[in-house]
Amino acid sequence: MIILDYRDTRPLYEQIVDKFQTLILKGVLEPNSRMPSVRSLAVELSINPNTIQRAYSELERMGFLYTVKGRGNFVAYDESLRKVRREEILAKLDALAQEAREFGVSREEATQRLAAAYAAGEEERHD
Amino acid sequence: MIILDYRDTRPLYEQIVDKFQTLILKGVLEPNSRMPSVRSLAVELSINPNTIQRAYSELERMGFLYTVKGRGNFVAYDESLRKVRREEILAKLDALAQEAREFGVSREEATQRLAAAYAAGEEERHD
DNA sequence: TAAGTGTATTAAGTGATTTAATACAATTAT
DNA sequence: ATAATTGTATTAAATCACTTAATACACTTA
Repeated sequence: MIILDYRDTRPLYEQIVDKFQTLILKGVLEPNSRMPSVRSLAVELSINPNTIQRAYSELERMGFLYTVKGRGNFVAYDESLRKVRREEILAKLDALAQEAREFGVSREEATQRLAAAYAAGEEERHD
Repeated sequence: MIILDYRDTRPLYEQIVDKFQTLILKGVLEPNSRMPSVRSLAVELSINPNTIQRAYSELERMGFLYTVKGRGNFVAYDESLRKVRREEILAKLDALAQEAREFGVSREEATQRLAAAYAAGEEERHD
């Protein structure tokens, strides 16, 4: 479910946080479903349980999880989290547009590229 | 000319690399102009000369600088570097468009946002 | 000749990350 | 009840990248 990249300079716990964020926001992990236990995921990834614990604490702090002692960690999906991510993406788009403009990418080219990416995305799910 | 952010989690040498990359690509530092000496910049930023040396080595490896022993480091501006950056920006735009789409941002909204960012950028330089 | 340049080396310090070994409380399964 | 599994907390050590420090050497310029 999760694969760690040891060439990545980012810490392991941060990689884990990111992966689960995406899985939760995309709905791959359903709301209120149980997360892998700290120990089992540690075994699966061949890393220390403390590192998993740290990742889970972060996720809980951010509102992606809730914990029941003795039972486990559970997905705390909230539509507001998706909105937050959405806003982050739009903010990134603003910044990127600025940069593109500074480096000589015309609005027309940027728009065309955007449309192409969207078209490619829609192609993906034609099953 | 350069300001370090000690709250930033990224290493100092990396921050320095990024700042000079931008200054060079934007033409603030002219081609073949002399870079601050390793020692003088170290004093100016109150950090160790070795850290500056590391940043400069990176910049040289990437083709932003060239070195003349005993004389100094000089800006090696090459239009191809700007093209490389341009391609990186477009690649980022592709990825971001994909993500935006996955998170329910319509193509219309993304396009509109892009246009607004461009318009804002053009406002900036009305002097 | 002296001062300023880049470069190289060796050593030490620093701090975040990760591992390790336990222990304890709560819940679930047997 | 008892054992197993869960999250959580603590303390200690190991590891690693980053940074500093102190020199030294070769080359260029004033």
